[in-house]
Amino acid sequence: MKLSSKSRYAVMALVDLARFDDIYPVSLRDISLRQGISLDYLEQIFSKLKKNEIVKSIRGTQGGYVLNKNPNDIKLTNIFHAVDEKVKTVQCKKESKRGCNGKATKCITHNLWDELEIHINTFFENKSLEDLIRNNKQTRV
Amino acid sequence: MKLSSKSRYAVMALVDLARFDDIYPVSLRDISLRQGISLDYLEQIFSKLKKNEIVKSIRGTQGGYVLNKNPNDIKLTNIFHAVDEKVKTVQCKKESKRGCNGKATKCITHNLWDELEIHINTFFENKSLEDLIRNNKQTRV
DNA sequence: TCTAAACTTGACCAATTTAGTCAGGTATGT
DNA sequence: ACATACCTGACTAAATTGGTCAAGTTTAGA
Repeated sequence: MKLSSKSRYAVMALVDLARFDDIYPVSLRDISLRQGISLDYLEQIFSKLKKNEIVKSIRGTQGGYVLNKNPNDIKLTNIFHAVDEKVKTVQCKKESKRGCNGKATKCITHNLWDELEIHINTFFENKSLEDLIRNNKQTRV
Repeated sequence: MKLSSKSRYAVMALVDLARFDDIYPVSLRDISLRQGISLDYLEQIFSKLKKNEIVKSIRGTQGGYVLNKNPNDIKLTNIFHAVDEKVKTVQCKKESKRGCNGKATKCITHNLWDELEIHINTFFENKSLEDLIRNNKQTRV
């Protein structure tokens, strides 16, 4: 199981952005340079973040992006949801009528995978952008 | 982030096997039928489980596979390790000399991803096959 | 008003990974 | 001997990933 780079980049970019958020809009170009992420790719990512109302855009010269919420209200869940990162441990959920594998009952380990999903999602739900900025400021010398 | 079907199948198969383990060797054919997993695929998976000494094989007629350890000593970690499932949240670990992204320092969210990996791996380390069998017996009516 | 900075959108693509299949074996209990 | 079951490696179609590329639109500032 691995995290997509899209999700990783989204979080990195938002942490970067959040550090300057109070001062002025941050351009993707700057984030691209500072974080070493392709500009074109960042554009795709921020388009999604905007649709999900995590950031606002300001067009034109001196424009850029700004957070649309308090960093404390932006959880990892929200970010991941925005860029379509999903925690998938089972294939068998959607076929609700039948059980898993086309059998009549739930597959033998179904509960386990549910538990695992909850375990991971809990982590995402409890972690906010605020936490990450604080952490980052702490580790800067 | 999703779990590979290989890992899921490995766990399903081992739980299935564990239920009959005391009585007689379980053939992959039976597991295949009961769990709806392709026989050829199961063979690949069990080859790895055997190399990692999680199961033993008994060849010939009436042969099959048997657990090689106490179910309590087989953790999810062991199973996943055997089938090459890895929890990867960062690309940046291997390049140890430089930091991430070819920068001099760790990427801004490095600690976060480490935390996440640990969070997930902890779950895997604490869950044994024994737990799953017990659970499964409980849910059988 | 002109221009450059910055956002916006959508098509496209190469490489990798996944989730297997297929085709041959070899060992052994009856 | 023969059927059952393990064993091994090559192969592959489809999906996903991790982007690039091209062609815009908007707006601040000179």
